[in-house]
Amino acid sequence: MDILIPNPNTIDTVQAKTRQRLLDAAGEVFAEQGFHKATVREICNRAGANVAAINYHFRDKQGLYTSVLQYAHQCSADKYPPYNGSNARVEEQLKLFARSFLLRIFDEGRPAWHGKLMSREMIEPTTALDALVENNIRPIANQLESLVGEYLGQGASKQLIILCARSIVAQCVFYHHARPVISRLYPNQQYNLEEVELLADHITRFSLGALKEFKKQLKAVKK
Amino acid sequence: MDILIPNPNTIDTVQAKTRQRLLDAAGEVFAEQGFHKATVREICNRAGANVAAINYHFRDKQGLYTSVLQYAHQCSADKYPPYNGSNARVEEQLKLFARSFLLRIFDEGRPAWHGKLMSREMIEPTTALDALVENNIRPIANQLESLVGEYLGQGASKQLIILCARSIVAQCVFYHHARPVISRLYPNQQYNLEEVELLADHITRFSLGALKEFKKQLKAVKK
DNA sequence: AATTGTATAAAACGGCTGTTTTAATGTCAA
DNA sequence: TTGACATTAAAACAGCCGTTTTATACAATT
Repeated sequence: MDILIPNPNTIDTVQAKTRQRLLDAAGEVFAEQGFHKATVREICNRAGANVAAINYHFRDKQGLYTSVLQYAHQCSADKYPPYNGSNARVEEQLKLFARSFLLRIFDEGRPAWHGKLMSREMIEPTTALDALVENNIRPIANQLESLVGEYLGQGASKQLIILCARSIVAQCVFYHHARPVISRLYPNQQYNLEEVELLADHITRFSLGALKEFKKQLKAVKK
Repeated sequence: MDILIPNPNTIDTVQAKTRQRLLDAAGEVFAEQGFHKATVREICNRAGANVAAINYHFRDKQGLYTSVLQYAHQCSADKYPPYNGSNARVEEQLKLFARSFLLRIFDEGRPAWHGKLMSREMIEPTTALDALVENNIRPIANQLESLVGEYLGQGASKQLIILCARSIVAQCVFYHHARPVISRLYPNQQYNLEEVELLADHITRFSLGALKEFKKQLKAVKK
């Protein structure tokens, strides 16, 4: 057996990054295999860590998964902030919202875990989903709802606002969750940046058209 | 035991009974738990069969899953034949389309397996998906697109029609694929027949409002 | 220099999994 | 009845799983 004498310059970094390497490796494996099929041994193997590392750093496999889910969401949110146009007009903000959503979905890099992990949560929700919804998704939902509410004006009921917000989000996530079907129905469908721009534009126009009509009806009722 | 049907091949009948119970039980469990979390012991338990029954009738767990997928597809196709409201107005047909879609999604019975199993195919597509898209999904997509095209009129490009059709379908399937998140965001959300009616009504109004706006813009361009 | 706390390593532990083996049961044909 | 065959049942198997235990090495503190 070799007893490697570690370089004192790298000891701190190696130790400090074991947790991080586990998160990265687990993100890969969980996204590829799903929670139950993924094994702690494979995760530790890819991370170059001992089998006990997961239990030491994350209590258990479930704890690791929860952390990975939040980590992936954080990566995604960091790379694609919801939007930064709080001063812009509602129409502009809606388009920023859609584009940000689509960019997240079409990303091929590390945040791609986020999409796959979320899809798996939709099919087999774990306890990790509860925290994710409260900490990450609800703020975004509230943001969109207040945006829709602002556009529709005072006459709009809370229920109508919620339904419209859902209709908007639905168009965005559709391209993620139905991608295998879309690819088969329309083989020419591209997934590049230009396409994101085109889709964001359509979703915005479609949704604003719908909202405009609702607003008109609300005005008619008011009179 | 009564044998009402004078089938001379009683061996096959008895075999088919256990086989059938296994398919039903496995459909439940696979849909609830997913392939890996589901255990053959629980399936056999629900089916009132011995643990070895799966290996006897379906070779192994994977063979059972494949059979369940085909069986669930058959059930869904039987219960929800392709709708035909070709005589109604476009607005009415759109609402019929949305309601039909939502009813399938909110179905708690046997066809619910189909939806959940389909969701798994979205994450890890198998060869079964190709046939499913061509035989079942493409006809529905074409139907909706011709509906949208009819409403928008001659000026609408093929691309615009496709995008609008997707926006409509997206709103329907959203309630299927994002249900775990919706349930957590809005715990009061119901999933009964009245709710289906309400949602179908909203989706129709939202989409028609959007289409109306597109139509108006198309007219303006034409002038 | 001794102690404490943190991080990693190797090995083993129960437990559960899918599957197989072996035996028993029931059914039909000769 | 007898023999052959299909099906069910009980038990055991081998393997993998997540987790724990135990021991060691290192860093910082006293």
